[in-house]
Amino acid sequence: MTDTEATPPYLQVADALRTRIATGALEAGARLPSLTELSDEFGYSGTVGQRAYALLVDEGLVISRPGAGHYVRSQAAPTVMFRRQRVRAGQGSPVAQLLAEQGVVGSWQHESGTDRASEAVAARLEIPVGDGVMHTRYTYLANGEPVQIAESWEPLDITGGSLIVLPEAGPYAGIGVADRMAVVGVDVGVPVEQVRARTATRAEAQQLGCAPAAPVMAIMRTYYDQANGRPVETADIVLLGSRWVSEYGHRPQL
Amino acid sequence: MTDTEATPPYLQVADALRTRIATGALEAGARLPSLTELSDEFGYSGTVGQRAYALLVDEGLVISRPGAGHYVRSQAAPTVMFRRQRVRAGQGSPVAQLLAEQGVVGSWQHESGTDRASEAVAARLEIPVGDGVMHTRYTYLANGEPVQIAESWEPLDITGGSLIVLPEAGPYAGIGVADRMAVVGVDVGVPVEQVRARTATRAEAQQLGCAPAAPVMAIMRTYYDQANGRPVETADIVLLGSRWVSEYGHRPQL
DNA sequence: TCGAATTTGTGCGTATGTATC
DNA sequence: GGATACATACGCACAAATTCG
Repeated sequence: MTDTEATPPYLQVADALRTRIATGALEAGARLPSLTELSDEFGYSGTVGQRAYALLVDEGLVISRPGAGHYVRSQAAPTVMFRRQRVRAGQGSPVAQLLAEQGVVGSWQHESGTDRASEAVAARLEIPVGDGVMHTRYTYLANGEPVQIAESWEPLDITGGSLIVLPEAGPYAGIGVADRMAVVGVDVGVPVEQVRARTATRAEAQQLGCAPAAPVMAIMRTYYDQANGRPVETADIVLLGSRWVSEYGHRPQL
Repeated sequence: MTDTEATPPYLQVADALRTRIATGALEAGARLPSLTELSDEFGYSGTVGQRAYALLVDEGLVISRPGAGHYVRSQAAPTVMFRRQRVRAGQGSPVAQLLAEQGVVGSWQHESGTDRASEAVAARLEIPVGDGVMHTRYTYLANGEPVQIAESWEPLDITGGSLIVLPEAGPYAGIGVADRMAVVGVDVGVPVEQVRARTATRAEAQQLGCAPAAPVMAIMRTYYDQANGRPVETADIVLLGSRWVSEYGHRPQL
C-alpha cells in the first residue's frame, strides 16, 4: 500500500510557474525567476528548476534566452478568428478578408506548379493516380508573422483550359477557391472539413515559428461541384492552435 | 552577427528518432534505443537523450516504461470519427450512436446538478449572472478508455418544469440534447461550434489518461432555439487529439 | 523464488559559453 | 574590456521498476 504517488519536485515547480503565468501574475514578456532564484525559493538544486523550465519551453509557454533568462512567451491569444461562412464574392481571398476585418495587416506567399496526383491526393480528388493536378503552397502572414500554412490541389482538367489555371497569377489572383471556380461555371457550395488537433511537425514549427511541440489544428478541406458532386479542390491547412479558433455553423436567423 | 541559431542537440536527437518512427523504420510497439545506446550513437551524454525522449513522450509518439525502455506508441489514431450531422432521433446520444457504428463498446459516466451561472456561462447562454442552470459533467469511454470529456449547461427555466430536467435520469436518460429539447417542444437545429487546438491541462490529462502536454481539440458548442434564437444549451467538449477527427459539412447530394 | 543486470526517473555539483551591464 | 549573472550541457549517483537467468 502507501502508493501516495508523490509528484516529483520539478513538476511541482513547473505547476507553480504555470499558474503564475495563467493567473496573470507574470505578464507576457516578463522575466521569470532565474535558476538560482528558483533553487533559493523552493530549496532544490538548480536542476529541478532546469527541468521545470524545459517542460514549459516544450509546451510553448516560456522562451529561454541563454545568458539572459527565461521569459513568458507572448501568447497573442485568439485575437484572430477563423469563420467558415460563405464569404462575399469579389473581396479577395477568405483569409485576407478575415484578417482585414480584425485590423491585421495580412499578406501571403505562394508558389504554384503542376504535379502528378499522389495516392493520397488522387483518393481525395477521386481521380486516377498520376493525373495532372495544380499544386499550390500558401503561407499566410499576419503583421508579418506566419500564422497559417496551406497546401492545395486541383485537378488540371477542371481549370486547365482557363485563365485561372494558376491560382495566384493573372487577373484572378488571390480571390479564393469559390470565386475562381465560379469563373469556370462551377458552384462549389460549402466545403467538407475534417478537423484534428495534433502537435506541429518540426518543419511546420519552423515555418510557423512556434515551439517544437506546439499544438496545431490540421484541417483537411475539400470543395465539391454542387452540380455533379465531383471534388474540385482539396487542401491541407495547418493553423497555429494558440492563435486561431475555427467556427462552424451559425445562429438561426429570425 | 554570427546568429547561427544552431538547433540544440536534444532537438536533433528527437528529430532523428521522430523520422525513424515516421518513416516506419521503427514500427508501433518497437523498442527504441536505451539512453546508453543513444549516448554511444550520438556522442552526447544521457541527459540529451533523456530530454529528447521527454519531448517525444509529451508529443504522444513514445511511451516510456521505467526499467524496461522506450517504445513506439501504437498510433491507432483515426479509429473513431466524430461526425456532426443530424443524428437519428430515438437512438440514444450522438456519441453513443457513433461509437456503436464503429464497433466500439461505448459507455459514459455523468453527474448532474443545479448551479448558478458564472459570468462566462451567463454570457454564452445570454442570461443574467447567477441564474439557475443545470450543470452536467460527462466522461465518455470507448472500450473502457476515456476518450472525451464534456461539461454542459442549460438554463433551468427551459427544462425546469419538465421530466427532462435531469439530463441523465428518468425516462429520457441518454438521448442527447436535440431529442430532449424536442420533448419540451424546442427545435434546436444544428449547433454552433468553435474549435481550437491546445495542449491538455494537467487535470484533463489525468482524466483522459494521456500525456501531460498531449494535443486536444477543445470545442465550445451552443444549441439555439430555432423559433426564437435563444441559446438553450452550451457545452465545453474536450477530445483527445490523437483519436478523434471532427467533420463538418457534407458532400452535395445529387 | 530469488537475485543480478539493465533501464528509466530524478537530483546534485560543476564546467562552459553567452548575454548583460 | 572586464565582471557578473545566466542558461546549457555533462558526468555522476541513487532509487525504483523491469527483465531474465
